Amino acid sequence: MNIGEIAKRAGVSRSTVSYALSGKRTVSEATRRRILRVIDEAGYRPNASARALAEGRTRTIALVIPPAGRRLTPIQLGFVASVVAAAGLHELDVLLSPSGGEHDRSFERIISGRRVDGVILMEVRLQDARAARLRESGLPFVAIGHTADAGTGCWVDLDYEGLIGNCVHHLADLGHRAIALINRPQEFLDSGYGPARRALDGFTAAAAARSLTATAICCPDDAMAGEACVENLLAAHPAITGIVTANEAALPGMERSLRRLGRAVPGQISITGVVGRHWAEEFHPPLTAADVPISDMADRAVGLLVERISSPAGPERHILLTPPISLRSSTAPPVQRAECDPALPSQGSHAECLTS
Amino acid sequence: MNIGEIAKRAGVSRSTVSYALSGKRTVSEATRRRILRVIDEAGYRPNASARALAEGRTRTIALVIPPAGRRLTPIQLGFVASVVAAAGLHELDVLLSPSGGEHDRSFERIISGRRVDGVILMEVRLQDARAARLRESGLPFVAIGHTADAGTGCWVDLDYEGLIGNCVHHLADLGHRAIALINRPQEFLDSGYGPARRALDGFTAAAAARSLTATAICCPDDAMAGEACVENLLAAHPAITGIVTANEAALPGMERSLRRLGRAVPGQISITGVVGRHWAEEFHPPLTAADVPISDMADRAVGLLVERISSPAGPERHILLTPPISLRSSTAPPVQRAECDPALPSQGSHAECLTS
DNA sequence: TTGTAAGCGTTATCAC
DNA sequence: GTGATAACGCTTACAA
Repeated sequence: MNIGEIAKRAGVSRSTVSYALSGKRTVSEATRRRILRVIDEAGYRPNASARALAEGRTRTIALVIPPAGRRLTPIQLGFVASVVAAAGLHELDVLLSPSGGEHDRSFERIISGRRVDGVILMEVRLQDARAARLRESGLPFVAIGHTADAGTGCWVDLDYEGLIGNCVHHLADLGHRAIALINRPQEFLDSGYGPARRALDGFTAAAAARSLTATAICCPDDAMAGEACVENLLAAHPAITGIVTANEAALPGMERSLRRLGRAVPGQISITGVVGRHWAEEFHPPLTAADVPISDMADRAVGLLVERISSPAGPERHILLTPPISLRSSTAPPVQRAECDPALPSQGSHAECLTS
Repeated sequence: MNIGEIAKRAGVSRSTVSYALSGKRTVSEATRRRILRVIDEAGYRPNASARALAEGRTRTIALVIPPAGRRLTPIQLGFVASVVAAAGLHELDVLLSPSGGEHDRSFERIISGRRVDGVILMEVRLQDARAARLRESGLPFVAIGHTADAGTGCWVDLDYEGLIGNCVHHLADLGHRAIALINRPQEFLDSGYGPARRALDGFTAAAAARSLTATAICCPDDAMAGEACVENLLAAHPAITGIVTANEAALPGMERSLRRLGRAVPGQISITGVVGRHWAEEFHPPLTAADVPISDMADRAVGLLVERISSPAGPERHILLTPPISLRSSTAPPVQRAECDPALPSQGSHAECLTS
């Protein structure tokens, strides 16, 4: 069933059918109705490929995600779902492209085959080959995260530097003097992953400004690693009373080790950081943290992209978000360590620690 | 840059360029080389829309996922990533369609606009409107999960009934007499979600076969709910020594409540079930469970779909997988409850429970 | 071994 | 207000 068949049945030309559907030319109410009835009866829908060829646009965008091998974090998953939802509001479909390395089949296929009108890039690195490739191709794109060259291109990002800095100040304000940062994995830092780098910078600068004793460590993106990290950290630096984390995937493990060590939160150890809201709420006790505004970021990214597609010559907009710290229950003023020695976790009940 | 321009520069006709690229007709080595060089210099790639229009196929498949509102579980996320990866191996791109309800814009747009060559349907219900719609459209599709009418359509699914049954038998073999099932949310059961239904059936049947005291409860898909469920369950049925779970998202909460209640795993409570491998490994202690073979299922689903696309008249294949239970450390023979009374969780150290 | 030309199903530009 | 008709860029008989 194609537009020609509809035209024949309705006794009009193909162009009239097309215009009756698009409204780009006035069609008499009578013929319009007739056409619509025929279309309805036949269950006709325009062929997307033909339309794309004729219009020169596909009504589709690509979402470039990290490759399947590297497990996606829940935050990333959230982005995928939110971007798809936001795109749907603009009648845009979403093509998924798992692309990490340089040699990428799917990415290249999508870009150079003109399969999409624009691209949303996730997990952008400070130096990003995909961003460079896209710039060269002239295809509109917006990044979630930004490259070292913040001035060019469209992007929406979180102000990790400021956010982590705020966390440090929050702990300092409560009276903590020795704090630690649990950052994303070491290889992220090494490979120039912006959030990891900026988290470290923000942590170091704020800690220096407040004259705090600061320890920054990297931690793989999973619970087991989080468990080990916290354990090692507290063994090596027993004076630490505050932790700020940029690693949400490590959170369940952190909770586990703290409990095993008999360190009450926030009684003996305060924890804060920047993580997805869901993780903050599932932490025990609920985590005082800067919540990553996932769907907000996705909406803005799609909005920026839609704007860019419709006017490619327009200004390149950047959106840097600094969500506030949501006060929940995981931070408090530090307490004297002597009250409950973590070196002896199994000595009788921990009641006095838990309630201190 | 289009095929005509390449033809002109190489001094041949457009068809020769096309054939040089597709190999569907022999082209002399000399002209072939010349064409390829020109293509390379110009950075030419065939336009996907034009090709789709001419060939009548889009080289794209759709992956229908639950809508954004309902948070995707990590297993579902795993499917998305794995399907995309598997599709890539077949040079297929993946269009994401978040579709749950009946009236779905994106789903309809993709199906009736012929945007894809085939569809993979996730989270199929026993009665599924999308499956019905697809059957009516004639578009090849394979479901992950199967409808009540198991005989028709292509699908790959887990044998939840058998799997949960195996878990029950495993506990019975160890000597457990009173067990419980932590199932997916109540509304899933009510709305005819196959895995929830079949899990319940398998549990009930196997428990009856072994003359066990069995309690089945539903639990929302999150940690906090898991915490409450286990707490209520053990309060209401103190005799329970074994739990089988079909709900991986509740696992972290279950772990938490068990620890708080002072019930050692597997010392006092054995836990098993069917969950994603990652969750089983992150549980504490590592969970003895039937691991959901996510990427295997995704590979098979894509394989089935590719086969169906190339020969739509072929047989409708079904794949029912029954992965084995991976023995880890969360099950053991039951122990006399009197040794460690859970009603008094804070009475001194729990050492004797933990090591029992 | 290669070229010509007829589609594929739309949209959009001209006429009337 | 409506109908021809030419793109859009590619694939693929059909000829040569």
